[in-house]
Amino acid sequence: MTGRGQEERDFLAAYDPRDFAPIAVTVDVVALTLREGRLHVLAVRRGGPPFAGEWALPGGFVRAGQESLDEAAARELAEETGLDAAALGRVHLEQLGSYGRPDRDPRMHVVSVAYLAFAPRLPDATAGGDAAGAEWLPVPAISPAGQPSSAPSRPIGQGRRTGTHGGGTGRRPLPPGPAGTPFAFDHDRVLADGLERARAKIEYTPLATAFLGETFTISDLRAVYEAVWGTPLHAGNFHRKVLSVPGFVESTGETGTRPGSRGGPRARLYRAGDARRLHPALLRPDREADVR
Amino acid sequence: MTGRGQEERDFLAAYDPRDFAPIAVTVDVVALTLREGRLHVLAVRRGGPPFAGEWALPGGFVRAGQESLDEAAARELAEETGLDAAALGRVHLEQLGSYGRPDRDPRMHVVSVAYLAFAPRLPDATAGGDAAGAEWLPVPAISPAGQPSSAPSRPIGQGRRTGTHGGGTGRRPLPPGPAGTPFAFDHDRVLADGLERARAKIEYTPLATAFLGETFTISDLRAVYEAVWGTPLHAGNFHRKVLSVPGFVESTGETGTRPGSRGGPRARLYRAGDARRLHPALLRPDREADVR
DNA sequence: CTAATAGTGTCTTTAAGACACTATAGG
DNA sequence: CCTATAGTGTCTTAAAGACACTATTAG
Repeated sequence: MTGRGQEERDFLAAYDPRDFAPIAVTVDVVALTLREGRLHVLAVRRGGPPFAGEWALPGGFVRAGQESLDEAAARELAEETGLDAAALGRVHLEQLGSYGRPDRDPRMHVVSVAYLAFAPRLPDATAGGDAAGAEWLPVPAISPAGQPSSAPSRPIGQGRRTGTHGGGTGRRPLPPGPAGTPFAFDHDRVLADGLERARAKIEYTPLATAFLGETFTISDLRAVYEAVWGTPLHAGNFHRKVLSVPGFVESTGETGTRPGSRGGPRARLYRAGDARRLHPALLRPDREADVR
Repeated sequence: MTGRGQEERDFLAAYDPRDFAPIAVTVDVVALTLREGRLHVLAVRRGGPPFAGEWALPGGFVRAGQESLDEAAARELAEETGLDAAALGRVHLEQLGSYGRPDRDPRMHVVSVAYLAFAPRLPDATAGGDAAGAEWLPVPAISPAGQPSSAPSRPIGQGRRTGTHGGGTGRRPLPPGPAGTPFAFDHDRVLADGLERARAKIEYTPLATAFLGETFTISDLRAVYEAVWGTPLHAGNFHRKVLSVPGFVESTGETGTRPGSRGGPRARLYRAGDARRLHPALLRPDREADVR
C-alpha cells in the first residue's frame, strides 16, 4: 500500500521504528433511551480482564480499510441491540469525541472514538450479538450530576478553570448495579460527556423527538426534556413554547387514544417537523450555578 | 503487552488477521488567528504525494504509547508555529472531531483526530519545525460560505436533510493561492467544520478573547466577532451587551494609548473575565436562512 | 364528584436591536 | 473644522416565565 520516495517526509519522519507499535482504534457508543420516563444508557458487562465484571459502553474495533467511523459505530450499535437496518434508521447517531490517553487501556494504546445515540424505545437488548448481556441502565442512578469532564471542547494549554460544581440533576436512588456504578476504562468520563452533549443538544435542535415514536404528544415531548435535563418543566409554558418554534413539531390531525392514567382530555398528536435547529432555542432553566 | 485467555473475546473476536493491517492515527489542527482584522488559518504546503504541492492542515502521527491526543495536537501546533510552552499556554486548543473514512488517505486507513485552536497574533510561522513553509492563509478567500459538512454532530441513519445554503460569509477576493484553495485529503471539510465550531463557540463562551492579547478594547473584541462571523455588528449595542454579560470582561482601570487612525476618544482596556460561558449568550444575527 | 391533565390567556420582566446623541481626539 | 470612533440613553419588540383559568375525561 505504501509507495516510496517523497513520502519519506510524511510517513517515515513521523514513524520511527519504535512508534510502530500500532495504535488500535475503537468506537464506543453512548446510547440513550427513555424507559418509564427515565433516561437509560446501554451498557455491557465485561467478560474478561481488564475490568472484568464491570460495566462498559458497547463498542469494538474499527475494521481497518473496510469501514468509516460512522459505519463502525452504527454496526456496533446494531450488533449490541439486535437492531435491523430499518430500526437503526430511526436512531440518531452522532460523533461525540475521541479519547486517546496512552494508559486508558492497560493492554496497549487504544484510541476510542465515542458516539452518542438517541433511540426511541427499543425491545430489550439482551438478545443481541457477540456481547450477550447488553442492558439498559437507568442514568440517574449512575451519574448523579454528570459534569462534563474531558475530551471534547476542553481547553488544554489554558488555566481559567474553577472547581465550582453546580446543580444536582438526578435524584432517585434505585441503583441497578452498585450505586454510582463505575464503568471500565474511562467510560465514566465518556458517559458524562455524552450526557452533557445530550442535554445541550436538545436545547437548540429538535433531537428530543428522536427519543419518541413516529407520533407523540406534547406531554411525551416534555417528558423527554424532563428526563434528560432532570428538571420538572412547567407544562403550560412548555406547550406554548414548543408550538411557537417554527418547524419543531407539526400536527397530525389525530388525537391520542388514552389520556392520563386517571383521566383528563385526550392530547393531540404531533410528529417531528422539518427544522434542524430550534429558533429560538429551548434553554435549560437557570444553570447560573455551574456556569462560571 | 497482551495477555491470553479471556481477552480473546475482546481482542481476537474483533481482530481477525486481515484486519491487522493497522490503522494509523494522526492529529490535524485547524489553527485560527486574526491578522489585519481578517481571520487566518494555519496551513502547510505538502512536499510529496499524495496531494503534493497542495495546502493541508498542520498535523502528524500520534506517538503510540507516548502521548495523549491533546498532547499530540499541542506538540504539532508548537512544532508548526515555533511556539514555546509559554506562548502555547495562551492558545486555546480543543478537540474538534475525528475523520476516519478508509479512503481519505490513499496510502492506508488513517484516522485523523482534528483539533481547533484559537491563537492571538503570533510571529510568522515559517521559521517553525519539520514542515518548513507553514503559513497563515486568510480564511474568507478559502471558504466562501464554510458550511459545516461532516464528522462532528452529523446524524447517520436519518434523513431530514435539506440542501439550503444560507448567508455568504466571506467577501473580498485576494486569494493567496488559487481562489477557493482546495486542501489535501478531507481537510476542506475539517476546516469547514472548524470554522462552524468557532462561529458557534464564541456565541456562548468568552473564547473570542483567546484571539486577543492580555488586554484589549471592546472594539478589538468586536473585530474578532466580525471577522469570525463575517458580519458587521452594531458598535453601540455590542458594547453594551458585552459589558452586561457577567464575567465576560473585566476592566483594567487603564485606557488605550491610541485612538483610531484618524482620531477619536481613547478606548478603555479590559481583560478576560472569569466566566466560562456567556449568559445570556451573544447570538449571531439572524441565521434564519440556513437554519432549516 | 374528584382529581389530574390538555391547552389557553394574560401579565411581568428580561433581552435584543434600531436609532439618536454626546464626547473625544487626530488630521 | 471635519470626521471617525467611544460610549450612553431611549424606545420598540420578542421572548421567557409566573400564574390563573377552562375544558375534558377516568375512576
